[in-house]
Amino acid sequence: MARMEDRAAQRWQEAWARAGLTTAYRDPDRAKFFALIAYPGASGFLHVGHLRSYAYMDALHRYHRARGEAVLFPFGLHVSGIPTVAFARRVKARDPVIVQTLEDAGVPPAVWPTLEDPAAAARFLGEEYRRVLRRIGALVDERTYVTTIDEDYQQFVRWQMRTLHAAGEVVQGSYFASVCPVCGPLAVDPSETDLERGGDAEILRYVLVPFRLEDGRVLLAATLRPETIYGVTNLWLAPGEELVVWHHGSGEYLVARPGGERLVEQHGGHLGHAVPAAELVGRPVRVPLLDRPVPVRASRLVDPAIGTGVVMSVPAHAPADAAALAELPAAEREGVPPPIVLLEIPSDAKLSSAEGALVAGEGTPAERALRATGAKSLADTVALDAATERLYRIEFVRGRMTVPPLAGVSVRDARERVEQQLTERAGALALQEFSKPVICRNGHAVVIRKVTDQWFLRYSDPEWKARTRELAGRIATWPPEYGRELPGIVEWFLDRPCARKGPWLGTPLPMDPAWIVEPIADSTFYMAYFVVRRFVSSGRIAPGQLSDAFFDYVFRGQGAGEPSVPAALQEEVRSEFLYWYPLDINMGGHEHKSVHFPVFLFAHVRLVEPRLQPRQIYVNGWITGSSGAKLSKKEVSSKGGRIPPIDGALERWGPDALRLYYVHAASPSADVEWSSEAVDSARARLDEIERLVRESRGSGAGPPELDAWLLSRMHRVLVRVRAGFDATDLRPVAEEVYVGVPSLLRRYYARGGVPGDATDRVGRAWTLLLGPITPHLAEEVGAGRFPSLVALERFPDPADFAESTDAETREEYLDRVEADLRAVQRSAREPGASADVAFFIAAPWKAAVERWMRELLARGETPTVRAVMDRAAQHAEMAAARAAIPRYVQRVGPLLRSEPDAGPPALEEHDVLREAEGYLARRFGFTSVAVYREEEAGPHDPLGRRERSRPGRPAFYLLPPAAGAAASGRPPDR
RNA sequence: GCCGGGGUGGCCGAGUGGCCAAAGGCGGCAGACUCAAGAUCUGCUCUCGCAGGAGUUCCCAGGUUCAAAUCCUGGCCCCGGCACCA
Repeated sequence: MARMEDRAAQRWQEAWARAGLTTAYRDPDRAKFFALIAYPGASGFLHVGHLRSYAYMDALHRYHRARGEAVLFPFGLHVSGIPTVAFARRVKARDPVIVQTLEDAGVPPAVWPTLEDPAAAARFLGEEYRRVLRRIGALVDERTYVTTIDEDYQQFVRWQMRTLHAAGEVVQGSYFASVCPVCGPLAVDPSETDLERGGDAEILRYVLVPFRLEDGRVLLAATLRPETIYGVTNLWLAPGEELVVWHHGSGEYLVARPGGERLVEQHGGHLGHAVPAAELVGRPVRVPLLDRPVPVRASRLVDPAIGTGVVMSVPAHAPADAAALAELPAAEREGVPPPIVLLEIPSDAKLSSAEGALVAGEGTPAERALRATGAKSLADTVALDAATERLYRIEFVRGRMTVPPLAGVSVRDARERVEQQLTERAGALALQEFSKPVICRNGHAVVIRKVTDQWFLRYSDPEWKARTRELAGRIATWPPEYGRELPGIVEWFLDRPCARKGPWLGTPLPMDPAWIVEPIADSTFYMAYFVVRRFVSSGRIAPGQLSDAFFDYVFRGQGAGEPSVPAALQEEVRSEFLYWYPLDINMGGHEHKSVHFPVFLFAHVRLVEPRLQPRQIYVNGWITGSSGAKLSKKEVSSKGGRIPPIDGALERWGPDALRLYYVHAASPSADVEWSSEAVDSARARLDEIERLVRESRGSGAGPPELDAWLLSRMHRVLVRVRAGFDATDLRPVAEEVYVGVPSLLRRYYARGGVPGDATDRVGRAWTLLLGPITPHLAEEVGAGRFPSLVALERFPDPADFAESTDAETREEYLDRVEADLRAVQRSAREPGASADVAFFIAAPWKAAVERWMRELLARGETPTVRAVMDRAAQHAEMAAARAAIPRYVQRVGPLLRSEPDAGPPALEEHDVLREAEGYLARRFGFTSVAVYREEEAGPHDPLGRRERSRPGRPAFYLLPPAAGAAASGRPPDR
C-alpha cells in the first residue's frame, strides 16, 4: 500500500513540475519570497534527520505561493573542503559503513568505483540529494542547482575574494595549523572526517619558561599557569628521561624529544645531542624574574610526551606536585624549599558548597584539595586529576595574588602580566600542543605547525564588525533568543583563516592560487549567486562571461559590466537580483549559529548595500538518535539500525506522513528524538483526515445554526493558520490543520450536522490548508474539487467564512452543560447509568443579582448579602425571589472572583436545550430529556436541584434508571 | 567566569497574573465497532467525593497580589556558546 501511495506521490510531483512549479519566475507586480536552507555538505547520503528543514522550508514556500507571491526556493550543494574527499576515500577503502549506505541507497556495485574520485562523488551525491528532495515533494527551483566546485561558482568565489581583498579584508599573517607531516594539512574536527582519532582534541597553549643552569644551558619548563612562577620550589624531570638540546638562535635549550620536535615545527632551529636526565637531577637552576635558585628533581609525574618534559613544581597550588614531593626520599627533599603560597581565595568570595569543601581546612591549597578529594599519591590518578582540575578552576576564577609585586591582582590578570614579563625579560616562548594525540587516516601523528603566510579574513576590522553587529542586532531570528545572542557572537568573532593548502575541493584563492578557499569562506554570499546561476544553467550566460566586471555590476550596481554580455541581458540579471534580494530567510541547524550565520552577515554587510541585507535567520533543531546526539550512520541503516534510510522511510510512510511528523513533532528549534511510532501516528492521522475530507462532500442539509457555528469556527482556524505561517511558526499551524479541524468536524457531525453545503466549503478550504505541509494528500483529496492542481490554488481567506457569535456562544454553552453532566456522572457510583435528565434554567432574577455583584466587585467592594438585598428592595419584580437571594449571593460570591467577567451568555437557554435534546439523549444515553424554567419547575424537582442553576449554567436532575433497566448500561454514542 | 536558554502531570511538550487541575501528542485504562486482532470512535487517566464540588500540584524557600505555573528575591540543578583549564 505504501508503495502504491509512493507512486501516486510521484505522479503529483511530476504534475507540479509540468505546471512549472519547479521553476521560479519573477513578477514585478507581486510580492516575492526568497528563502533557502544553508547548503548541506556532501559528506554522504541524506538520512531522515536532514529532511526536517526541507519539510519546513517547502511548507513555507508553498504557503507564500498560495498567497499569491512569487517564490524562489534554491538548492545547491556544498562540496568544498574535506568531507566529500573523505567520502570518496572511504568508498575506495570499501569502508563497511559506507558500503552499507551504498547498498541502502540502491547504488549498484558497478557504480562504486566511479565514486572513488571526489569530484565525481560530489556530482553523484548532488543528484542523489535532488532526487530525495523531489521525492519528499519539495519544490526547489531546478535551475538554481549548483555545486561549489562548478566552474561558474568558482568564478563567483574568485570575484568575492578579490572584492574583499580590495577592501582590505583579506590579509596574511601567521597561524598555527594542524598538519600531518606526511599527508599535509587537515582539519581537526569532531566529525573526524579526515582523522583516525583525536578529532575532539583541543589546542593548548603552553608558556615555556627558561630556567638557567649554572653552565649557561637552559631547561625550558612548559606551563599553563605562568603566574605560578612565584611558587616554584623545584623543577621536575621524568626519571630516566633523555633530553635533547634544542639549538635556537644563540641559545641551547634542554627539552624532551617530543617537545623538541614541536618546537622545531613552530619556532625553527634544530635538535642536537642527547643529555640524560640523571646528569641534571640535583643541580640548581635559577627561576627567571625572581633570580632564585631551585633544585632539579625527578618524578614519575612527568610525562615526557607532554609539553617539554620539564615541569615547574608548585607544591602549594598543584596537588600533583605536592604528592610528588611527598614521594621523594627524605634525602632528596633536602634542598627543596618549602611550599610557597602565592595566591588566596578572598574570604568574601561566593563559593558553592563543593568549592567551599575543596578549599577548607589547614595547610596549603594543594594539601586541602588532596584531602577533600581523597587523593593519596600519584597513583590515584582519578582523584588527583579531580583535585587538580577543581583547584585550578577555583583559583583561576576567584583567586587573588598575595606575592609582593602582584599582591591583590586577580589570578586572571596576573597570568597575562607574568606571561608578558617572562616573554619580554626572560625570553619565554609559546608552544601549541594538542590535548590528546591526533592521528591522521593514514596513521601518522598530526602536529601543529606555524604557518607565516596564512590568509585571513579580517573579521576583527572594527568598522566592518560594527556594521555587522548592527545588522546582527536587528535581523529577525527564530528562535528569538538567538537574536539576543547574535550581536555578542559577532563582537567576539576573530580573524579566520580563509584558505588552506591541501588536497581539498574548492576554489583556488585568486591572489595566491596555491591556496584553496576554505569551505566556510566560500559559502557566505552564495545566496546571491543562485539568482545568476539560473541564467547560466539555462545557457544564456557562459561561465567564462562571469567576470569581476559582471558581478560588480549585477550585485553592486558598479561599473559598466562585462562587455561580452549584451547590455539588456546584463540589465535583466541585475533586475532579477534586485527583485529577489534581500534574502527573506536563511535556515540552518544549530551548528551554524556561531560560524556560518555570523560570516553570512559579515559578507553581506561588506558586499551589498544596506537595503539588500538579509531579513531573517532561522535556526532549526535536529532529529536526534536515542542518545540525543545527532543521528549517526550506524543508527540510520536498513541493517540493524533503528532508523530507516530515507528511501525506506518514504516507502514505509510516504512523503506526507514524514513531512507532518517533522513539522508537528516539536517546536522547530528544538531537537527531537527520532520516533518511528510518531511517524506511524502521523500516517494514521492523515488517513483519518483523508476520510473526513472525502466525507465532507454531500447534499444533506443540517441545522442552519450548526452550520453557522462550523463556518464561524473555520473563520478562526484560518486566522490562526495564516498568523502561524506569517510568523514562520508552523507547529501551531499543524495543530490547527491536523488536530483542530478534524475535531471540529467530528463535533459537527456528533451534534447532528450532515455533509452538505457547509461541510463542503470547509472541506475545500481544508484541502487548501493541507497543501503546504502535506501537498500530496491535498492533491489526492482535491482532485475533482478544483479545476487543476491544489498547488495552484489561492490560500483560503478568513473573510470567506462568516463569523457568528451567536452560534459559537450556543455551542460553548452546550459544551459547558456537557462538562457538568460528565462531572456528575463521573462522581456518581455507576457512571453512565443515568436514564433521564431534567434541566432547570435559572430564573431571570439571578442574572440581575450576578450583575449587581459584579458591579460591586468592579468598584473594589465586597458583594455582601446586605448590599444586594438593599438593591433588590428597589425592584418590585424581585419580591418573589427575596427568600432565595441571600443563599444565592453567598454561594456565588466566591465563585465570581475567579470567573471571567463575561456575564451570562446572550442566548435563550431554554430553546437551546430543547433543540439539543436529541443530541444529549444520544450522547449520554438518556431515555428522556426535559427542560424547565426554574420558576415553574417545582413539581418536576423533588430534590430541589433547581436552586443550583445559574445564568448560563442550568441545574439538572439525573434520574437513575429503574432497577431493571440499570443493567443495560447503555453507553454514550454519537 | 561571561552571554543566552531552561527545570510543567508516567513521558514529550504548550502555557508568562484570573474559566489553569494546566492545550496537544505519546503511553495507560474502560467501552463501542469486530468472530477476533488492528485501525477508528467515545470516555477516563493528581487525590478525595453516590451531584456539577473540595484538596494538593507546575525544581526548592521566601515575597508581592483579592488572585501566581506565570511577577520579585534567594537557592539548587540542567543545556548551548564563548572564555578558561587538565
